[in-house]
Amino acid sequence: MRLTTKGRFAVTAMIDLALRSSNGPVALAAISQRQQISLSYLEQLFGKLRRHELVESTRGPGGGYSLGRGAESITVADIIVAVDEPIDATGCAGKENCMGDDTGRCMTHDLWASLNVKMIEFLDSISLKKLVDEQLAKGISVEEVPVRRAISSQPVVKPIKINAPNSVFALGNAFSK
Amino acid sequence: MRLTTKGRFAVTAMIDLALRSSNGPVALAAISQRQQISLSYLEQLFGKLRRHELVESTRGPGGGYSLGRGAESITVADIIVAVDEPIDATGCAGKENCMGDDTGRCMTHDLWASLNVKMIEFLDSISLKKLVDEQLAKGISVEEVPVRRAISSQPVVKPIKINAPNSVFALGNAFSK
DNA sequence: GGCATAATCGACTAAAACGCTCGGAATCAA
DNA sequence: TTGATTCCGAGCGTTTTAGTCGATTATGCC
Repeated sequence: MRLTTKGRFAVTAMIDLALRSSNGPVALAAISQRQQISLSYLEQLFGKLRRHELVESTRGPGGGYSLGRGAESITVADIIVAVDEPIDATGCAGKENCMGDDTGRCMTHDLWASLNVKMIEFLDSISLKKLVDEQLAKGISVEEVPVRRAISSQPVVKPIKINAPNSVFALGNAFSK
Repeated sequence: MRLTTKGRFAVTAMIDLALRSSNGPVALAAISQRQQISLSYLEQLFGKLRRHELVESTRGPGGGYSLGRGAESITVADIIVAVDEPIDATGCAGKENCMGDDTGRCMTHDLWASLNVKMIEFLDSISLKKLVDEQLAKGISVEEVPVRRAISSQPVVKPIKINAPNSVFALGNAFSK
């Protein structure tokens, strides 16, 4: 998988999208503002998400993105794989005799494989719907501005990019001690 | 967490170490040959693992590394955190009003948080012992060369580095379709 | 003591990935 | 037509990866 901030951005954006995709497409510019992700970067991510059919696009005014299928059938693994373009991780690509070693062939593959499968299954067991429901349960107000067109008078606050040195584990010491 | 190949290398090396730490320290050079990881890179990784007290070192001939504590009390999360030096991932560092937005404060933090916690708990629930036991159950022969000193006559086969474009998800399409 | 073994440390580096920016094009509602 | 919006590719500065290299220190063994 390679769980980096790229995947984090994608998952976060997808949750945001799912939270308010009930009435029509959601523009990337809106997600960009809410989640503080650069619009151009979002475009790239959603390009991949679209090619993997996780989202559908509607061009033109009032357009945006909507979910490609039900939120219950989109998993976190789907999203991360879509943006990370994963490829072979074994180095031996399934071949049996990838080492001239004598102690055991292709342990590099085998040792990691079982944990890898565990993580895949785990992330594949978490649907977008589950994450969305948790947010709704937290009492997040989705703030349904009626579909009216924007007045376009707000001077588009320049996003103050903080560029946090991100990591997936936010709360490192919450479990290490 | 940032689940990258760095973490994969560390976990793989730790499994390798745990598999044969029953009789004395294990030299990095041995792990390097078996797992096809460059010795110098292993040195860096084990430096961090040692500072996090996940391993102990023994210098001099016959030396090497041994587990810092029982394999049952070392988790995958421990290892990954050790080598990845995780820091704050939220961008708002726990502050409440990290956005001047009106639609909802710090959603960037909140949306990701629940999934983040899930992953932490998951990876913290997998102990090194569990992974080692799975390998042993697979019938891996650990090939116990008696602790005899090496004859030092083998010309140290230069490791043919393949440098696979790694990813944590090895089997991408195993679940995406 | 001298030697070989190993960890330890620091500086450096090429290549890749990350997280953008920018410019332009295509599409479509109003 | 105008403006909103997706789409696309080129480029770019920074960080991370994964590694090399050299030197040092500690230690078991002959």
